Amino acid sequence: MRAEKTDTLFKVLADPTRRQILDLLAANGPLNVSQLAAEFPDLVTSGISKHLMGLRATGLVHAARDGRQQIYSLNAKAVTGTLTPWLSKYERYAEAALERLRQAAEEDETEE
Amino acid sequence: MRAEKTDTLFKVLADPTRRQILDLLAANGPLNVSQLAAEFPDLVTSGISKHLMGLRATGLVHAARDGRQQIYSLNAKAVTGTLTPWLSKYERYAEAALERLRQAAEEDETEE
DNA sequence: ATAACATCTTACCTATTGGTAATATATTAT
DNA sequence: ATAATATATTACCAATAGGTAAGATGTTAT
Repeated sequence: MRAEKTDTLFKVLADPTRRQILDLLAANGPLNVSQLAAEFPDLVTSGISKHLMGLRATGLVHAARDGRQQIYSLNAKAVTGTLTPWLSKYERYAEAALERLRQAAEEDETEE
Repeated sequence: MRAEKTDTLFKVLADPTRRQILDLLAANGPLNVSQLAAEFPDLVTSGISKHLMGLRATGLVHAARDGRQQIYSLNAKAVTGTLTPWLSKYERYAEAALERLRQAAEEDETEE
């Protein structure tokens, strides 16, 4: 089912390092592993590599070899394609809650 | 920093049971613990309770006592307030990527 | 007062996860 | 051919998380 995708997406997004990697790619465009690793001074490079493998496996990033470097780029659609519809349920609910408040205020205005 | 909220939100959303609880509240409105637990046949009630405590601690749900029952309701704003801005970065990126494709197609059309 | 019910808390176990260190592989430079 | 560089893989470890079972707490019914 579609829930499968949501599951793996949320799981991969649960880790702050992985989210920061995505944020870096979103902000700067494609980066190689060393450039990314430079942003995590208290993490060893192989650790970053492992996270990148996770991101690749779920299709959130794409890697292209350039000489001896791997250039990672963001696949934003893989994030939004699943998250946006999921979130819309809550957007709707929040909007409805706001509307209920408006109604209540109105009824309060006209008293009774 | 603001990252603190994002961190805890993504962490709590990482678990599928917790997400399903939120989904149930979004779809049905407020529910008590037994009603929620009924939706998870292969989970023991105290397990659900634990998840609910987690959701409460992060403000995603609110509990109100009614007799011997606790009525849980969704606080959708706690989800959208953090997730929507976070996601917008990726929406923008996806949109920009699409635009790049359009440009490329256009340049291809006029050849060169 | 006691029993039944609804929920929460605690102690405990197992599986998973994020991290490192060491090793392997691929590519470029000497 | 050999060394240096960039990244990936593997083996290992400690911390965390999700699950159950048992007991505690609060509320209504008898």
